[in-house]
Amino acid sequence: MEEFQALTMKDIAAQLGVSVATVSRALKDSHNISKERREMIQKYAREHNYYPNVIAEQLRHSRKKPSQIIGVIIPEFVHYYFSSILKGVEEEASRRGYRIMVAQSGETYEREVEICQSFMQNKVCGIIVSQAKDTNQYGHFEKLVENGIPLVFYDRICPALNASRVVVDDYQGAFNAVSHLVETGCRRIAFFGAPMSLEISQNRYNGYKDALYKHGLTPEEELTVICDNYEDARKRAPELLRADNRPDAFFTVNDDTAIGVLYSAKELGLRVPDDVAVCGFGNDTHAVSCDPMLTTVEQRGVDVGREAATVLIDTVEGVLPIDHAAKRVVKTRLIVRGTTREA
Amino acid sequence: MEEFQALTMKDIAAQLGVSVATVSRALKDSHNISKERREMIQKYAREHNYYPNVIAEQLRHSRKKPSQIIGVIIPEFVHYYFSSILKGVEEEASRRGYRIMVAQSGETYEREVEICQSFMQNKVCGIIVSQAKDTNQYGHFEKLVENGIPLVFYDRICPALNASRVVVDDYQGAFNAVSHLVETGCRRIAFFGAPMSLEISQNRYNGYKDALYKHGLTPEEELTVICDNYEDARKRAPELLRADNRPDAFFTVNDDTAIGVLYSAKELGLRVPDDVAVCGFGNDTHAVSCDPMLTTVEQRGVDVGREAATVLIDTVEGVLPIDHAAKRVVKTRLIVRGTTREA
DNA sequence: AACCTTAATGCAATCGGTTGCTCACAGGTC
DNA sequence: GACCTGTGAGCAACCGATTGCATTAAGGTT
Repeated sequence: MEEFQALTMKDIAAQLGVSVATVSRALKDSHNISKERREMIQKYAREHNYYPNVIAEQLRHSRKKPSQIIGVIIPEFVHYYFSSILKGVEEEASRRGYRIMVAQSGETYEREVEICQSFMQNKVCGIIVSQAKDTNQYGHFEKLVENGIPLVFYDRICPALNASRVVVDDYQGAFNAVSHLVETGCRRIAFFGAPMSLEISQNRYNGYKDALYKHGLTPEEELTVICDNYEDARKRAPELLRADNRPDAFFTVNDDTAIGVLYSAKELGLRVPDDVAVCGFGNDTHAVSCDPMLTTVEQRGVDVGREAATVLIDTVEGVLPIDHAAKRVVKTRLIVRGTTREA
Repeated sequence: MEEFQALTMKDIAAQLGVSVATVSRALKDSHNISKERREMIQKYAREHNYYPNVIAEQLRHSRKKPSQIIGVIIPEFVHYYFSSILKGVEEEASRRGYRIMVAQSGETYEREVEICQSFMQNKVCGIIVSQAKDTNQYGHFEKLVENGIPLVFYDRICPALNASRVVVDDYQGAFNAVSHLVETGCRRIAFFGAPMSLEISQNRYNGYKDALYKHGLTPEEELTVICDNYEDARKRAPELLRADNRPDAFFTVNDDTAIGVLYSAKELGLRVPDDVAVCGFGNDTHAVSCDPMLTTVEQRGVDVGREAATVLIDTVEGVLPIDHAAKRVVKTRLIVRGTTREA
């Protein structure tokens, strides 16, 4: 390997017989430098395609201004919602001249701590994170804040910390979805949710209940089930559907679960949506590949990501004060397809 | 904002009344430093949680050794295959102490060039890339190579460049899939593929043809169609299926297309797989959410990503010579589900 | 001709960490 | 007591770019 070395200001200075300082100023178009020299240096740089060493710039500025690299922690890349968020973050970051460094926590606390540490060492200007499921200590996050690294939570926020957060409108999304079910004739609506320890579960459950109340219905305990994935849905849904007073609709915490319910119903010979309606949450790509296509709440991951990046960059650049914990809510939208009835 | 400044070696040196050089050596456990001092310095560093400034380290070493940051260019994050690849890259990179910087080209040449430039400025140690669909000039890639930055292509490789590449075994995957169709009784098998300009299309088409020949069948021109997405499949499949001598099976370039075929067939009242069998390529999450679930070729994105990271890091670390263009092939696997017949 | 501006440039320190070289001193040898 | 050896530590240069300050020379003023 022929040791290649990038062109530096020193090289240009030596070639043109000027000082490094002059080169630096000329490239910054400083008026201290005479027009001829400026142009000559710029021309040389252009022709030999000089580009500045970001690392050196960053070191030089390390005491006064942050880097332009955002750290992003994602529980799991292969997941429609999370990859949408990443897309949104990347687009907004790129647009504003930032780069992103990403890592997967794989839902474990240890990895999350390591990643925070590593991001800090790599001098990211801030971190966008959805915490791992099993995280219940927050020292690693607090350390970041102490070190002046702004944090923005998305999806799974850290309630113990007064940090910025971007979430979707879970309450309203659930409320609208359940209202739609009631308004299209459903009366016994089951709720398949995630554990109530998560804030999003609480919010969606409240939206569900309030929608029922508003339409003069009452939530029934046996219709509220902790069930948040496909496999569990294939077990729990049939139990409910075989009962004499089976539910006539299901509202589920995500699309996978909804699809589990859908296929369970079909297997039992029930017609969807006439006998049983189903509504999911997320609007994953799955939602259009099942038969019939799924009615669901669009979660707008891209917007969540974009908003998270906006909040973070605004904080880094001082547009938002660092101690101001911004709370942004991204609106959801009900997408009606084939698993719910006509109005 | 109270200006926070991370603890540096200089601070430690000042506190303990030794020189910075001594601190540096003590933290590296150099035997030039007496045991007592070494331990005292290490203890202080630990207790005040000192961590080294990667930026400074990198600058210092810039002439002799590369950074530990890998640049990854992905056409589009929200895509099952690509996010799987990203997962694989991240896992392997993390395991070997590297971080990744990612960017989306959004399938445009201009973005791709900008990203390469930006990654170069950010001193990534190498780049893993699947080129954008409309890229047909390679100056930006060549410049990277000239600058000593190793390149590894995945999925859409750049045939004009003699760079390392990791691909899946498209030929064998197609061959196995089509063989399965024939062996379960299909005789007129349609091929829905991407434009033949892409290497993967060629390879899969060859696998398709050879599987037919091997079983004494001949490919028919009217059964070979350029069709590589859901919408097009909803248009082209019905045309074929309404004909008198309709195909009794479809092999498609990806799962979306397969699902388009599947639902077209169901809409026409045909039974899948008895009247028409369908086999996709990819094993996306969609493949298990359609009804019936899709028989498809597993593309193992995670393995592709992991392999790409391995090749890149081995090149960076000198395990592989920089001018050795590694060509790795990741095996595919046929996953038989409900859209093909029993043997 | 002495003095003052002003423009154009360079010097040198800095960011944080690394490392070759030098230096001081302790201990051992003859 | 003179000389050698080895250990432990510090000095200073370096990585590439930036920037406050000093320096130089040219031109203008009286």
